[in-house]
Amino acid sequence: MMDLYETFITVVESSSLSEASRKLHTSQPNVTLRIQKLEKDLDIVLFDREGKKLILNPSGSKLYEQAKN
Amino acid sequence: MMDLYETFITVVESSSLSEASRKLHTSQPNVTLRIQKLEKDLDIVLFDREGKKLILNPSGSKLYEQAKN
DNA sequence: TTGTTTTACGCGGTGCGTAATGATC
DNA sequence: GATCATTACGCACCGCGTAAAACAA
Repeated sequence: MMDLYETFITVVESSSLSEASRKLHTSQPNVTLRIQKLEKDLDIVLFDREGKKLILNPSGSKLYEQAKN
Repeated sequence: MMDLYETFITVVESSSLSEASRKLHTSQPNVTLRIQKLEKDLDIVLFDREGKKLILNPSGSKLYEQAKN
């Protein structure tokens, strides 16, 4: 499968899932599913959903610091 | 998928696919399929089939030397 | 209405076990 | 016949894309 961490990093560094999906050359739904899968695999919520915005929460921020290296 | 190299090493170190399948806690057909897949992935024949015996050939031997570490 | 995220659905690929077949002893 | 390897078959799982739905601006 496509690497979930790469997807996560790309999402964090994008302004939307749409933009991330373009960078990752995949569909928007897939990005949603990958993030959901990552959260489920780790059993950690990484983003808070506020409206249509995904806001990285402290857990997500911590993971991002680790994952980007 | 189960690691193909682990399967390969186990087969090499066993006297038969049956024995290997027992060590690997899987079925005989699966071991056959994994070896076939490894050979196909690498595009290298690893064993010569003589009767019901699988005999490691030079290519297989070389791979085994690399893989066992 | 437009742009976004999410869910629903179906498809193709993959690895598995069981069963059947083939082949050797 | 017994024992082994291989092939056939069906099943479950997974990741995908498209389509539909849900939701916010």
